[in-house]
Amino acid sequence: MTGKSHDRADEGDTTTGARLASPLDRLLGYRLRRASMMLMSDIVSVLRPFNLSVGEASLLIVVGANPGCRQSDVGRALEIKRANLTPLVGRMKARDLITDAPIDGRSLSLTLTCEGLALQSEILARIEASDSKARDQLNIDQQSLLAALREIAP
Amino acid sequence: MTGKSHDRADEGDTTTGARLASPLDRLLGYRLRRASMMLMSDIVSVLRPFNLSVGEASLLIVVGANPGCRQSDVGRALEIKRANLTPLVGRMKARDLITDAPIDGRSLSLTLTCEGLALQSEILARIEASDSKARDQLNIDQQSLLAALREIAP
DNA sequence: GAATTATGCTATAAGTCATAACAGTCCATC
DNA sequence: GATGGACTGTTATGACTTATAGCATAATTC
Repeated sequence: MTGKSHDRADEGDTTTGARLASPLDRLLGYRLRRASMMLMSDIVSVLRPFNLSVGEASLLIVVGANPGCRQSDVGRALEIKRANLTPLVGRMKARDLITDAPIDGRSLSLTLTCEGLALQSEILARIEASDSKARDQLNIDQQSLLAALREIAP
Repeated sequence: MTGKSHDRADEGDTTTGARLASPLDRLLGYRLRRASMMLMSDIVSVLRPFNLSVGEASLLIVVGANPGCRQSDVGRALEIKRANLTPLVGRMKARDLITDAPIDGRSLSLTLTCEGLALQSEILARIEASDSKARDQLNIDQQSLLAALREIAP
């Protein structure tokens, strides 16, 4: 046999190969997607040591900013469907980061535990730091950029 | 039993519920992701009648702009891993939209068929139209916006 | 010519997201 | 105060995307 274990030189290096023409490069949607994926992968790295997914972190952050909020409202705010929110909340409860209490017979109110609040502050600070770093490297007015993006997706 | 079949009033309306505070709204990464998802869902709608996924359409567009290009270069250009590109190309070959030919013993060259070229022009035009529509509704200089996004993700 | 690298392929696993259906609860209206 | 409709949470499931590991072959480099 030739190589035995790792491929090791799989993708990852952008060194080799011809540069191809791509009509996609001129599209706002494509550039948004690439830029989004770039920042998002930074956030994934920030979150990995805490064993949190992006969805879980979003949940912690929104619940932390809205103690006692309804689970259904969190779902709407984050555009996460009820069916997918349930296991997300379940995992955070299992880690004692979130507690829930019934509001009425059907609605649940969510609140961070002490531990959850500490974690939320920690990751929010790191995420904001990572985000600022990306924003500061742009030579465009950050406020008008954010406003423009808000026009696309309110 | 009460309701029998459709939930019908599941998510989809943003009417009800309290508006929650979200620290995420100030993050560039989060706004980029939302804006990206918004435009991307338009593109998915454009592509649905043609029975094409976003990945498949990207493949057609890049191969159409680079007849005879190497499959490996396409993968790098679109940041699609080899292992995932294979079935993508396979489906396009099965629909007679793409043909391949060996360059050397390992590399493949990809080219659109007549039918593939016609389809590529069609969807590229529609995607560009949808993209322009989104861009024109922004009150920010489109060129500096694209340049800024390119700074984030070259 | 031997080791390394490149390319394509297969199989598989993980993660995200959407849909359907169900059960319990609230509410408005009659 | 009963009843039908709407809201909420839950479960189960399937589709789709992406990542990883390994294999086979061919090119490259020394």
